Parts: sequence; C-alpha cells; structure tokens
Amino acid sequence: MSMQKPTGTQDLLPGEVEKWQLIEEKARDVCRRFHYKEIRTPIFEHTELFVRGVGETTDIVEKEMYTFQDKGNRSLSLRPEGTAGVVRAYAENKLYGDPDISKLYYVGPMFRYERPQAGRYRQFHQFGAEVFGSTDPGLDAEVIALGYAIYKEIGLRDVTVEINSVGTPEIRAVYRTKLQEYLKPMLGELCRDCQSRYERNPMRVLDCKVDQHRFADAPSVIDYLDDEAAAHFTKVQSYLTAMDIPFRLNPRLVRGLDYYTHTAFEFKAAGIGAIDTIGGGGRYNGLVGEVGGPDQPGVGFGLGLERILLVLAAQGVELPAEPQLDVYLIALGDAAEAEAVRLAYELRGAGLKVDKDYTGRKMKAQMKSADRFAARYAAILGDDELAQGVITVKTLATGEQTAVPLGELANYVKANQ
RNA sequence: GCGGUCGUGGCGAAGUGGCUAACGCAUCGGAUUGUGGCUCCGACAUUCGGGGGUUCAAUUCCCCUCGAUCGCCCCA
Repeated sequence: MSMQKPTGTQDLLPGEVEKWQLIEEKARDVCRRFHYKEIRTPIFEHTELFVRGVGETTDIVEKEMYTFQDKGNRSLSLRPEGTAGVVRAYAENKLYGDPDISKLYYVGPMFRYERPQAGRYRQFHQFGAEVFGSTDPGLDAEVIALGYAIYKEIGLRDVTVEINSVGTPEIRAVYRTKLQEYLKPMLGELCRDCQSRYERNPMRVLDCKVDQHRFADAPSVIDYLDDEAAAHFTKVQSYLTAMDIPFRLNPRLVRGLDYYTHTAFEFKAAGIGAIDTIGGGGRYNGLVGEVGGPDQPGVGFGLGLERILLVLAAQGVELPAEPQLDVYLIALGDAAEAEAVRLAYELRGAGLKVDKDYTGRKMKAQMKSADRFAARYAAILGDDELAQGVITVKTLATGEQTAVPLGELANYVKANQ
C-alpha cells in the first residue's frame, strides 16, 4: 500500500456522501425555522484560543490537539471543537453590537488526536449552534429543542436528553470541595482512574463505570445551586416540559469542557458500540469574556455527524436513494459519437440528467451501463438514425422502442416523466 | 497513551510449511451483424499489507512495522 489516509480520517465516497448532504440539508432547514444563521470560521485558530476557551486542564487541550507552528512561528491548532472559534468570531466582529441576540449555526470538521474506535475519529464532523446575548432560560430550552428537532427531522428514533445544572464557577468550587470531602474516606478503595479524577475533576468520579454504585448518597451539585441558578434550571425544565421534549435529570452529568455554566446537556442514543452520546452542549456565560470579548452570555451545542450516521444505520433508517439518470446515450460510430457529445450537452442544458459512454465499447456493453445507471431511457444513435435525423429511444423498464426526431428528444423525455 | 482481534484479487471469503492460492459477487469477452435485466461458456491474484528472520522450502512459524477494527481513558 503506497499512500494511505492518515489514521482516524475517512474518505466519503459517492454513495455515502449523499447521506451527509441530506443530513446537513435537514439540519440547515430546521435551523432556518428556528431563525439561526450560518457562520463559517477558520478550521485552525491560535492555539491560545483553545487553551483559554476550552480549558487548560481538559483532555482536549492537554493531549488531543493538532498543534503546529506556522512559518511565522505562531502556534496554531486545528479546531478540536466548534464553540471557541464561533465565540472568537462573535467577539472579534463585534456581533454583540447588534440590537438583537445572535443565533448562529455551523457545520464542519473538527480534529482531535485520539485512538479511533466506533463513532470516534481524528477528523470528525459536527453540526453546532450557539446563541449569544441573553441569559434567558427560554434560550437554553430553545437550543435543546433545536438539537432535538434536528435529530427528529433526520429520522433518528429514541433520542434521549439528559440535563443537569453545573451552576456558576463559584458554586462549583464549593461543591467540588464538598465532594472531595465526601470521597476522601473511600479514596483508597476506588479504581485507579477515579483516584486521578479525584484531583483533576472530582465530579467525574460520580460517573465512573466501576465504582458508580458506591456513590448513591453523594452530594449533588443541584443541592448547592443558589436561588438564581436553581430558578434558572427550574425554568429550563418547565419549558422543555411545555414543549413536550422528553428529558431526564442527570445530576452526575459532567461535560469535558471547562466553559459550561448552569445548564449542561447531552443527547443520547444506542447503537454505536460503547458510545452513547451523539451530541452535547450547555450554557457558557463566562466564555466570551474569557477570550477577550465583552461579558456576554452564550449557550449552544454540538452534534456528531458520524454518530448520527452510525445510529441511523443501527436503527435501519433508509435515506432516500440517488435519483436515476433520465437518458443514457449510446453512440455507434464516429459521426454518431460527435453528435452524441453535442446532444448530451444540449439535454443537460434542458435540465435532464444525462450521461453517455466514453469507453468505446460495443452496444451490448453500453446497454448494460444504461441498465446499471437505472436510466429511464437508452437513446441509441447510429448511422441509420443519423441519416434520418432521428434517435432510437428505448424505455428500459418496458423494452419499448421508438424513433424520435433529434431536436425533439428533450421534449419527448420531459413529456414522459 | 494502554489492551484485544484482524490484514489473501475491485468487493466478500476459503486455505496449506512444499506441485498451477478454492469459491461467491462484480467486471470483461463470447453464445446474440446495432440492443440491457435471465441463462450458458470463457477470462480475471508470477501472489497472500510492508520489512526482516527460521527453513532445503513460508501466504502459512517467529520478530518488527504500517494499517484496520473493537475496547479503556476521554469525548462528537
């Protein structure tokens, strides 16, 4: 094997890429209805943006970034997630000057250096949305509803929403201390991962697959929320209920990015091996300020496109197949070939899906191609037809055949849709 | 970063320390002078991811390497 794609990347070939187009189309359509506008930001940014935005101690920044020096000795990184870049663009372009709040969406590749497995790649794709300029809990709910609506529009079944409130940084600091106090006595008995998580991110210990059963009486962040945070969280839930979006409270839900405040949520679905998260997000009221912008609140999510595709496949959801060819031109002889090249162009100009043979094979082989392409018509052009100014049109489904004047072919095909 | 499994033609998939590496699908050619889908006949891997080693002899055994895949950590 001479050249291979880098580990964790994929070639999306014809046949597969149509599914991506469809998913993106549907997601865009839902965003349009929710009045979100697309934003496109660079695929690489200054490394510092992610360090400050995503969090210095997160796994993403500590060990998963594709970081490189450019020729001007700047440290740049391929974006490992979408929010930081959008936040930067929002601040840099002073979108906060807009009298209305900014409702944005994006789609594109993200990069993380990790060992690939089912549903996880080094280059993967996210569809995300971010809203800036309001702390209204109605927006938290709208953003969750948007993600949920996208999954539904695409045809995913059994998507569940899990939500939690991680409060404010101050609340989290208090909670973190309480949690460590709670865990300390049993620290020696916990698994090795949990022992390291105890210092790094004690909230994650509660999520441990090995020791989870021990923490039934662990303190919950929700109990430490102040009145304002609690009220916010309550409202988010009541809005979701009003919209009839099924959600589950998960007081142990922790996200891997540092910037979340108040609402954190994940979309889950089965069917990707050991992984069940297909999207996640939350509110990030301090992030815009963190990357140098004004103190503007935000809330958003990211959906994993690969994971959507995987769950769709697991659920046996069939996406519409590629439409067939209208006409496949079969030319016999040099004169016919010349006319067929011209005719194909003419028919395409008339809006028809047309192709012809370019391998110079015999008629039988060309007919086989027409059949493989599921063409509605095979149009045969040889010396006889050329002499009479007609073309033999065969309806492949029925085998019927008729001579049509060359200039009438486009109309004939259109009239018999 | 760590661990399991795997790597044979365009695809799927047998196989054995030793003569010409099954089979299925696809493809191409023929039966059919200019007509597809069905049928029949024929063709299609000097080679078994790459490198090294053991051996008289390796696709088959060993080592390394690259890749795929699944899992851990973490996450989309």
